[in-house]
Order: sequence, then structure tokens, then C-alpha cells
Amino acid sequence: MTKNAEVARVLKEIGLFLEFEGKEPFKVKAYQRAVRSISALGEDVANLADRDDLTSIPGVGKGIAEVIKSYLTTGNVGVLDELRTRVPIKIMELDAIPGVGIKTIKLVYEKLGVTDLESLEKAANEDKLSKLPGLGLKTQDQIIEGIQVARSGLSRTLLADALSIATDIETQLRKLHEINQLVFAGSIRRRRETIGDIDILVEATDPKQVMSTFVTLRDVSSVSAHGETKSSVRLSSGIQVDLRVLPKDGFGAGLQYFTGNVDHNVKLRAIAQKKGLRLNEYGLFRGEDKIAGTDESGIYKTLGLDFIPPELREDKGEIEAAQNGQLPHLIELKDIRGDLHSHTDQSDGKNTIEEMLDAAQMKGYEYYCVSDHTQSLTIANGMDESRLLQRIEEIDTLNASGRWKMKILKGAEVDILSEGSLDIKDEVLSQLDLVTVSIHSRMKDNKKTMTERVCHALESKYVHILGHPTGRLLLKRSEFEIDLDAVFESAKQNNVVMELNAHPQRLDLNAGNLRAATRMGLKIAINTDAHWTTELDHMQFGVYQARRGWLTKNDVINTYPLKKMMSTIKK
DNA sequence: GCCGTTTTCGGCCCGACTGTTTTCAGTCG
Repeated sequence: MTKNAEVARVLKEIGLFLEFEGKEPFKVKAYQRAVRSISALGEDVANLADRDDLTSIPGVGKGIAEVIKSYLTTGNVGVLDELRTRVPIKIMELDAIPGVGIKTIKLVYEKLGVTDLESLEKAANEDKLSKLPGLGLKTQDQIIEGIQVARSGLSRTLLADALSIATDIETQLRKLHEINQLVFAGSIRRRRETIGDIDILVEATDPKQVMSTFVTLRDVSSVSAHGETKSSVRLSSGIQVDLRVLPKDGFGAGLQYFTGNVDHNVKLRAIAQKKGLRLNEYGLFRGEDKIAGTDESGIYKTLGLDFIPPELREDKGEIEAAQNGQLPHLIELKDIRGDLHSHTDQSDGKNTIEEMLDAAQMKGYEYYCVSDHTQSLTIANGMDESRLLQRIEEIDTLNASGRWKMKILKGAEVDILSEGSLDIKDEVLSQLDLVTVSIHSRMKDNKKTMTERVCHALESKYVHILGHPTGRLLLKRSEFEIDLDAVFESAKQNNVVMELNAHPQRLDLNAGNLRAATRMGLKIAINTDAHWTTELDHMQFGVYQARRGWLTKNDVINTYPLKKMMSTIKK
């Protein structure tokens, strides 16, 4: 488990207290920037600290680096302790209430002695908030509602779920013939792994009609804003959806602006300023003249940049690369020629091998690997050697049948045991076309043990791919403790490919890991790990993640024709 | 507090919406 979330929380709290105390706004912003950076960091901030490289994180300079170091080594930060003593309130808890900001927190603390959710709720229920200057009955009601939202611990939503919710809203809105254009923006468009809220942009002949339809859609549980260009609702599922109406001649500018992320946009604006231009959500202007903004590409072009795919817009070097014509040509879904990790009902899959093959054939794949679990994973009905040998014969027969045009590859997802040995004998492994090894047990091993265990497994001359290398389940289980640099090094030595597991809940490796792996010259396999036929569709999420990791077609072995793919993994 | 194609000082994005204001402050993205 990385320290990133903890460190981000500490920095956020410091930022909030500084704002509370009325400190220099840009100092506050500096902390907020660092929080964003560290939350989105591809690797463990503790590793960067070990390497004494914290200031390589955008927005982290000497001062904040010291804060992080102090926290990581002692578990405490002096300045934060002082702030907490001076202002004894649960500032993070209060700030988590939608509609409540620092000014309100300060007001209720100073006037009513409110220090946490409970005391705020009590004050609201006793009708004390509405008596305060600047607040009224409506605000008080809003706060009462907001406290419930904060309590429900409103978390993020998987990309796949957010996309499906957004698509449902799109379908409902598209019934309005007033709508000319509709796109998803924000983190959905950047294809982040998880989504905070859903941003939808439309261009329409009758914005008012669109807005009133939007705020009355089924599933809308509350409306927090309803204006002419912006409306905001919360669905019964808890997720917030923002809809914005943009003018036709500024649609590209709005799309660029609302795609973000904020750090990317800030840097873009600075570039505009240096050219004597002004960039905002309505367009790119020279004086009063709009010189770009109808479409996004015009904005980037006018600023002297190549078009930056949304997945890269996180201020992680893409702007500089775009200035120098060095953006990667990112992989696309159509580049994928096969899936190298899938299950059947012989282990814990839900479909027969024939059903899986039919579904894979529909994808137009050139090859497809069947890789069921092995014996240690009893809960998944893992295969032992004799069943695996039968499976090998079965696939030979299926290949010979000619029913499927694609090549069916004989594989297995072999368990890595406690010492890094594998749970299938070498003489059986040697008969498989493709061996993926994965950790499914003892995930709480300490970093050293886990790293040695995985590295040892990679030394087997029958291993081709390391499956879901960090074992995380988004929003559910952290990655296990492992030194990925060492694993990558071992993979490099032993010609082992890293899996990018495309399951929406895994997306393992993450974008930062992928960049690090390919920088070391490793190859990646994007695999669905499908347990039933419809999960073969998860390939798209793997490709999104690959794009976020700056991967090109050449980085990914399952874009290769069969022969080249097989020779690439050959030991 | 951070940062550099106005580079070691002096900037740092800004507009929509709401509720409470009778001209604007707070929050959000």
C-alpha cells in the first residue's frame, strides 16, 4: 500500500488550516497543487522520499518536501500539530461537506464554537446557523443535507460504472432534438480509473429546455444548481452530474477547458499569456478577437502544440512533448490482435471454452489464450497437472477442428507460491504456449518477502507474463507491498512481459507504473482476464489505461501478429 | 510555497451559480 493517500491528506489538512488562518492565498494554492500531484502519482511517494527525489513531483519544492519527509519518518508534522492546537477543529471533516468552505467553517467556529460534524449538525437543527450574518434558512437546510452526504462517505466511482451512468443520461437527453452536440468531459474523457463526478457538455438550440429536462431526469435525487449554462444534480446513486451548455463557436474551447485537468489548463493558459493571448472557456483571444475555439485542435495548434489526446492531459510532460513534436502515437483498441489471459468454467469462469472462443472470434482476434487457474487456488477450482494435460489435448483438438479461424493458445494462470515457486511442474509448464504467473495468496507479505517471491517466480524459464502485478482492486483493496523497480529489473533480465490487467476494478498496472516499465524497455500485454464472454469487452478499459501510460502499439505484445508475438515472449 | 520561452523575483485562471446581499461573498470546478 502506498503512502500517497496519507501524505495527500496531511498536506490537504495543512492547506485548509493555512486558509483558515488567512495566510497568503498562493501558499494555500501551493499546498492544494501538491495534494493533486501526489494523489495522482504513479508510484509510492515513500519511494521518491527514499531516493531523495520528492522535488521531482510537480508542485513539491523544498518546503513541502520537508513536510513529507517529516511525516514519513516520524509520522508527525510539527507545523500541522501547531495548527491543530491553535485551531482545535476537525477541519477535514467539515470541509468534506458540499457547499461548506473555509469561510463558513470559520464563521460557525467563531460565532457558535462548532468544531466538527456533530456540533455543526446540532447548531443547524437548533436553527442557529440561519441567524448568522451571510447565512439564511436555505443555506442551513443545504448544510443539513450536506452533512448526510459527507457522512455517507461519498467516494469515487469506477470509470466503467461512471461511463455507463453517463451513457444512460446521454440516451435520455439525446431524445431532445434541440441538442446538436453532446460529449463527456472531465475525468471521464481523460479516462481516469475512478471518477469523482460526471461532466457533460452540450451545444443546443434551446439551452433552457435542455436544462429543465436535465434536472428532472429519472434518478435525479437533488438539484444543487439550475442555471442557463450550468446545472448540477445528484443522482440517487450518489454521484454528481454537471451539465453545461456551450455556444457552437466556443464548443472546442469549452471542451478543452472542462476536460482539464486543472494543472494542464493552468500551464496552457500561461503559454497563451506568453504569446500575448488569453485562453478561457470561451476561446483563445488576441485582444478582443477570438482566434480559436470552435474546435479543440485549433487551440492547441494556435498555441504551437501538437494535439494532446485527453488521456495525457495531466501536466505530466505532455505539454512539453507537444511543443517539441514528441508526443507518442498512442495505442488504439483496433490495434489489439488477441487476448492472452482468460478463464472458462473449468476453473472459476462462467462460460465453456467453446462459448469463450466464439465470443473472442467475434472480436476478430488473430489469437486467443485460454489460461485457467491452477491447483493452489482451490476456491476457483484450479487445475492440477493431469487436468492441465487434458486441457492441452483439448485445445489441440479445437485448433484442428477448424471451427475457429484464430489460433487458440494453450495457457494457464499459475499461482506463485509462498517462496516464489510455481504450483505446476516444469514438464507440464513446458507444454504450454504461454504461462502467466500471479499472486493470489498471502497478499499481506511484507515488501521484501513479496518482492523476492515475485522475482524468484520470474526466474523460471517457463514464465512469460506476470499477471496483475500489484494485486489491487480499485476502491476496495490496496496494491500489495512490492518493490516494482526490482520486479521490473527481474522481468527485464528474464524476458518477462508485464500484464496490464484490463478489468475495470484492477487496471493493474497503473499509468505511472506503465510509463516506468516501458522506460525500462519492458513489454506489456493488455489482457481482460475475462471470466465470462461479456468481459472480453473490458479490453477497451485496458487500452484507455495504456494510453494514460503513454503506451504505443509497439509497447504492447498483443498488437503484434501471432508469429512476432510468440517470438517476443520466447525464452 | 512553487517555479522559470518576461527565470532567482514576482507572478500565480477565472467565470457560473446560489443565497444573501441591495451590489456581493462563498463555493465550486
